[in-house]
Amino acid sequence: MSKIRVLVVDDHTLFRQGIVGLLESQPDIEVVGQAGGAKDAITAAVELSPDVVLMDISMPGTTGLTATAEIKARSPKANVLILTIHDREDYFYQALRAGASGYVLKGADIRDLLDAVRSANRGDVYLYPTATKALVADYLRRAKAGEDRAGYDGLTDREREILHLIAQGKTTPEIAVELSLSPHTVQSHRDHIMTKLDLHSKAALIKYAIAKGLIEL
Amino acid sequence: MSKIRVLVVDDHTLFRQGIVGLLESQPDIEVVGQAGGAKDAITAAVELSPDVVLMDISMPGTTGLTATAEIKARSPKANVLILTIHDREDYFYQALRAGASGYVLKGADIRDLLDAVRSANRGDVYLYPTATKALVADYLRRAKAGEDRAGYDGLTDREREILHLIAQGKTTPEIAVELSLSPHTVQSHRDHIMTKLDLHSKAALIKYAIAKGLIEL
DNA sequence: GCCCAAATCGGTTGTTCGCCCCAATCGTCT
DNA sequence: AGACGATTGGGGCGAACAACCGATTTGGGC
Repeated sequence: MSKIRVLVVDDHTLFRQGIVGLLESQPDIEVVGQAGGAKDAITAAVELSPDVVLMDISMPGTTGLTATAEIKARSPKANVLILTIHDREDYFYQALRAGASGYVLKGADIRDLLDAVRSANRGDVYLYPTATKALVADYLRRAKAGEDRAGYDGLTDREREILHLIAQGKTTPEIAVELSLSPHTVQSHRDHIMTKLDLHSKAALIKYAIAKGLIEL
Repeated sequence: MSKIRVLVVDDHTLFRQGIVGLLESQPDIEVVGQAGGAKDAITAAVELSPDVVLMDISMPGTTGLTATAEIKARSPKANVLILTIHDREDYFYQALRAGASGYVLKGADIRDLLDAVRSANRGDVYLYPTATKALVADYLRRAKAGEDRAGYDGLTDREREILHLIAQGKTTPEIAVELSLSPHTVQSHRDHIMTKLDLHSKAALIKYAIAKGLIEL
């Protein structure tokens, strides 16, 4: 069983060396490189192809987030673990989007850090509790937003059909051709729809349709 | 420091008693009740007001998920931890939506279960690795869909401003009044917008604006 | 100084919208 | 049998839209 090859990136030399010492004391972990800046980190990651990159987020010049994105682009099999003092949601989300495999606070216990390194090596994602809560809350917020589907406020089948076509951007005569109807009939349906929904413009109809999930972007 | 009051719900008596034994052996955890069915679980949760409910997801009759939702509705301060053999994404998402504070597999280590119970008691969310990965993947999928923001395909500031107002459903003369411009000017901007975006109707403009996140529902 | 893009203002033409009016047919429910 | 809603069809009118034409002014870059 080969050791987990780790690259440690942090501009604070003392802190970095402390981390390296802690990691080296583990039988299953091997520190294969260190970097004190974002540029060094990228070249080191490409050359050494480590299993896990421990990345500080706040570094002078190029930030750890862009370095993370760069590393994931050039060396996708490297799992980047963000190690930071910032317990901030926006940083955390940025880290996820940059392709990070985890987010650990510097205030965390060493056991958590080791767990995170091993998780990252397995391809799993390690998140600290606040981040997990934020992510779940975000999911629930989005799930709730998507729940207000259905319930077309008393529209008939034909009216929903017409509304669907209107919302696609089709004009009244176009719809008339498509449904083999007189334009007057389509017009009539449209009038009914707008009366029922208390909407008074095509714009409002389209927004309504999108809000109800009738059409996609 | 008072102990963490736990209610254990599982229809498999032997397994349930095993879990109870393991929990009772912890100095900071106290099992205050057990239930072998969803109905019993709900009444027990209301009566005992435990800190944490360990809930099996697959039970005959009313499922653990509906029981979870019911408990969260009637006794919101109880943190429900789903304990199941099913490593299935859909169950996991359903559990989140039902208000669960965590999701632990029965195949997990006892240390993980204890961590989860303590996390739930703190109000944190505990997820097993697969679930975390799924949640992150879901977030990234949604984030990517929403990323096509900005990059308004070469629109000028003024044009974006006009587009924003159009997408709100305002008519050309209304916009002219609002910006103290001639209707002809607004018309001209609108023409430019439609030419640049290769869109040919108000409907298309609104859908474009929504897709780009310019306006909300 | 010249060029170009942006922003402003103006007009014309045909189409579509939004809102009224109306009526005939059909099915369901009472 | 009568009432009601859904669907279909029709006319008219003023406003807005969509597409084209033109123009001037302003500001920045080469």
